Amino acid sequence: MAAEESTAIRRRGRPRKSQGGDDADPRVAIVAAASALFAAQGIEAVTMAQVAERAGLQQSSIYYWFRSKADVLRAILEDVNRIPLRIVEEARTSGGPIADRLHRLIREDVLALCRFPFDINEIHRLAAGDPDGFADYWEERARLDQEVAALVSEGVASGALRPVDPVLAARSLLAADEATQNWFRVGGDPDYTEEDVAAHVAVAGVRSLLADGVDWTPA
Amino acid sequence: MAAEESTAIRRRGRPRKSQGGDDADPRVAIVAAASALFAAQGIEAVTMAQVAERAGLQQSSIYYWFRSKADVLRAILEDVNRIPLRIVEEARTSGGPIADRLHRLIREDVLALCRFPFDINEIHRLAAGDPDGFADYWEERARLDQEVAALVSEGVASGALRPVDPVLAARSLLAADEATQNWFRVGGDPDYTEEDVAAHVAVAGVRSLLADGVDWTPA
DNA sequence: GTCTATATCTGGATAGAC
DNA sequence: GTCTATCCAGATATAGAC
Repeated sequence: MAAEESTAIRRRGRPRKSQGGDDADPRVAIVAAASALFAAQGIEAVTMAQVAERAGLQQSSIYYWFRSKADVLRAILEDVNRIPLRIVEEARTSGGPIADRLHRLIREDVLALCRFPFDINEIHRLAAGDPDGFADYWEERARLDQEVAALVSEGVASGALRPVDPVLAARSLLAADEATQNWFRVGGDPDYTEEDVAAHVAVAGVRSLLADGVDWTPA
Repeated sequence: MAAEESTAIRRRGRPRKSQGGDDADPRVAIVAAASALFAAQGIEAVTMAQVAERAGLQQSSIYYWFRSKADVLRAILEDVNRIPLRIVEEARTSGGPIADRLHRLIREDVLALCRFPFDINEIHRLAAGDPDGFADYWEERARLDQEVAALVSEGVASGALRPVDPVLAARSLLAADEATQNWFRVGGDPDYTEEDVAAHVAVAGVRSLLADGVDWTPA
């Protein structure tokens, strides 16, 4: 994107007025600043001026690195969007009883989402309003659904899980994970740690699908 | 709020340019218009001009009936916010096995939320940004949590439910309901009806909490 | 490369005529 | 009561100096 300095010490351009962010790659600083602010206030509520201030730049300087606010958001989503997918794929390909794999999947997904610096629901709304600009996002999300559904399907076929609709069950599980993230972020209830919540949701998720008469307790 | 016309036929004020909304109480028309638009586009994305147009008024005329956009939102929340609470209270006071009552509660809550004309998550964000203005909202929401927790608590005490933390379990259940609403609204997946979804979530919710060895199927 | 300055646009809210 | 006209604030994005 931006020009790269080979090895010279001298910086290009007018010196910064004040550096609040890391003096490193401004692109990185901008993304970091935007992440934190988006997380704290919601994406739409954050102005480019705020992002700039936190990144140690003037407002307009951001436009040297990114062409728009949506462009900044896309850069962030690129980094973090693949985490749940990676978790699911791990659960899909690993061995062992379905219930254990499902349990691990939900637990890790909730934990990952809780650490995720955004309100996923807000992202969904923004992405829904600009389907073309977020085509990658939607594609990955669809794959996430499919992977989980496949896992549930496997469990139903093996008799470990009761005969639910795999697609419906998968979406419900993922929705529950996202919902957990949301109220955990908003409420910030200090009585429960992320681990408490993740553990509860994971056990509840598995047991909600377990076949009758199957005995299971978390490994 | 606004002056009431006793029985006279004559209307006050300058005639409307064009009436798109019901000719009834403009307050009602405004609320209805705002509800529909908020639901379709998200609250923050809707402008007062849009609301006015749909209500058959000019943009500024809204300010005769409401003092601000947030005021319109509050008027809407007043009407709909009590529905889940009513459902929960019914489940609390009615008789029968806990599992059945819980099942009915979740099912009806999901159905109510799916018909709810808003993204609850967006409301939470807005309300979080203006805690004073939405004090009533938060209070009712807290009561909702407490009621469900009390129901779970009763089930745990009676041995029908496994020994979960009632508060954590209650929040998880409600979060799942809200999450369901969200993806149902956004995704609009035509493969499943509201009833399909509500039925699945309700059964899953109950089974996720059922004590070991307890046999239960939906009534 | 980053700055200052500013164009442009949008949306909430007000003033006063009718 | 509703209108027209307008103010005002805040935000994105651009132009051009340094």
